[in-house]
Amino acid sequence: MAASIKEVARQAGVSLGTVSNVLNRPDTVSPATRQRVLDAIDALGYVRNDSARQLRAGRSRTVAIVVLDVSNPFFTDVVRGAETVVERSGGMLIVCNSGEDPSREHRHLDMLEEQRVQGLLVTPVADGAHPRLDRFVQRGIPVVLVDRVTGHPGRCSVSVDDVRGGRLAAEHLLGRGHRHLAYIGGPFSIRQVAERHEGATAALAGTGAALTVVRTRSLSVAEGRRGAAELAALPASRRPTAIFCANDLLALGALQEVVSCGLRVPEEVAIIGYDDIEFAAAAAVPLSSVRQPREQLGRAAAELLLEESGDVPGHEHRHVVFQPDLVARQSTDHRVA
Amino acid sequence: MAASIKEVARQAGVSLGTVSNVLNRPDTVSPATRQRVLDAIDALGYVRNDSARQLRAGRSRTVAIVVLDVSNPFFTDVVRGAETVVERSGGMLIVCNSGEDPSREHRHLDMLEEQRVQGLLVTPVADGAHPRLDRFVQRGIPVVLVDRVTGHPGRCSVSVDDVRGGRLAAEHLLGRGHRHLAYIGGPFSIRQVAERHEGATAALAGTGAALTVVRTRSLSVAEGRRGAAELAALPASRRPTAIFCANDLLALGALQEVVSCGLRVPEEVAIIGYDDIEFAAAAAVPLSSVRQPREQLGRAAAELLLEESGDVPGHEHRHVVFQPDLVARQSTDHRVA
DNA sequence: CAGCATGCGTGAAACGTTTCATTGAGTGCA
DNA sequence: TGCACTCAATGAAACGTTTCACGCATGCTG
Repeated sequence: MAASIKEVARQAGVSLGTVSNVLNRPDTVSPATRQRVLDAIDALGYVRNDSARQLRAGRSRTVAIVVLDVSNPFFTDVVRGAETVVERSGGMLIVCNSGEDPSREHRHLDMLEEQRVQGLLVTPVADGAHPRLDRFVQRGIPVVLVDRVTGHPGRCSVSVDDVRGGRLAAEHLLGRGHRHLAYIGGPFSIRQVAERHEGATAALAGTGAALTVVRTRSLSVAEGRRGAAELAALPASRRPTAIFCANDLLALGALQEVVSCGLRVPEEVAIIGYDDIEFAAAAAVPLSSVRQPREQLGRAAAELLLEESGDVPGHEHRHVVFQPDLVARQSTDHRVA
Repeated sequence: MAASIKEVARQAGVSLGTVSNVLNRPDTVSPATRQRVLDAIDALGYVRNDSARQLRAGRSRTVAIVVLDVSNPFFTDVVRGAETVVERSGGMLIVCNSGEDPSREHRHLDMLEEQRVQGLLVTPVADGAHPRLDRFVQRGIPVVLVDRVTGHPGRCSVSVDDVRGGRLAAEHLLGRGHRHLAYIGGPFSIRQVAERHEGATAALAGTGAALTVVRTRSLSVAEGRRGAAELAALPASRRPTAIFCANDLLALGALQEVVSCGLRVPEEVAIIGYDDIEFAAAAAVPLSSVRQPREQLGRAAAELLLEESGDVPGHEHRHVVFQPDLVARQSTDHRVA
């Protein structure tokens, strides 16, 4: 059914090696023979068998990316960025979804190792995966961490500076004259939640402004609503005038709750989120946010990977840290006295 | 660097075939030898080479899905559904993104054909891809169309009945007492846009109710805003009291515009979208919508594929059509007199 | 015209599996 | 004791490429 190089050779009346030459080094074959071979390929509908190719070559042209959640816009953008780079280099990107489940991550890594992928972009579910990743590196398969920085010397990483992002958000609010801020976020075991909070705290240091922290159980719209309800229930004198949410989902929930409590945004309460998801701009009151260069993150990760996997001799493992941007919209567009 | 079966055999002092038996038919090997082999595998850090395996077997255990847009929630959910099924069967799902670009789609198909994937789930960019897909089928690689129905007899397909969805939405509005509806959507060259409209028209037939159609250039929030602005500008007597949008992005835009024009939702204008994206429920006014069983779509597609690729003798190509559900929320929660 | 480079094409080896016919050793039975 | 069997393990062949050392003409140089 599937024609092989051998049948092409027979059909064209040449040797097997010649067909291979036509495929891989066409200029070493005389035009006449080349044409004969190409015709045979066409006639038989021959398609290269990549397994055989890889087996012979010892490595493949596919790069894998293992993400925590395929349906999270953060990762889909990272994937898109990585994709562009990998495809430009003639390779292919395999997307795997760990769904934050360590055992699924483990299974994926097993399969990818069996496939002898050219390289691996990964956001590990937990630090427990690192010994596993070391095996890839020992095998000569480069690994680039995405959105994770670790002291691991053996790999490159790309990430965004979340402390900086938290500071940006808080400074933006301070600049609008706010003296009492709130931070809605949680659980603090999530690095991003903790670091964004840390950045905000740093921005406040020495300004005399206050920060009320409302902890949430997750980063969802519903929890944002709940958190904001707590704040809205406070008497006006003790109520923060600005809310910084650990992500946009929380912020959208907070926005909805605040508005439905009859408070005006941004006049009575300013709100800023984080991530700049597509709907931030489309909210009832367009939402200010902190934008991460997501696609760029993916591109950078893939570039580091290709650089490392190409036999550039002096590859130094690098840790690329991107800086987030503040996107000011209507939800914080008000100066307090 | 990468240990092969041969070295494992040497280390364990057995033949090459025995190692293979330990891996594939452990019960045919005596416990003592088996243990010796497993120890050797551990000691050498041996990992199967999937290329060699596939080459020998003639086929792989990977299924590919080619989607129009990885960052579209519709497809991410479909992917998740397909993933569960494929992984449960011990396989792996490769996600490829055509980005609605026929040439990228073509390149992906080429690579997947070279990889001899076990099967293909695909939402073709254009009908032009069909001859290309036929080649897969001829090769014995089953193809299942996702969210596309065609008269093509050679493949299975899964899709959602968009005409039905359009009818559901319109009937819902009629049931609330509306007599003048609007449909915002476009371009009509997109099948879904046309079919949802068709369903709405069908629902209105014979009721005497009117339908104003506002065509948009795309299915974005901005276009939704623009479309709604057109309607809001009409004098109250000629203005529709309910808007059905071809998707939720349009609906969210419309909602925002309508509210900012000072009209109350749902009292003065009801709005319903389509797709039930995550943010529909989180909008300023929670948005009614039509939900498609997206994950189920992916699961069904993968199941059809596996069924066809397993050598079940009497496989009949099937076209599974799912029915959408109406999700009523606040944006349509008002009866007109 | 001898000698040699050049261009084109050949054929065999190797990549790492799986499979299968075969061998060899042990076991129970007549 | 000898025979038929079973159970383990073996070794070679095959999957489809790529690569590489090698022939064989042909034409050029001196």
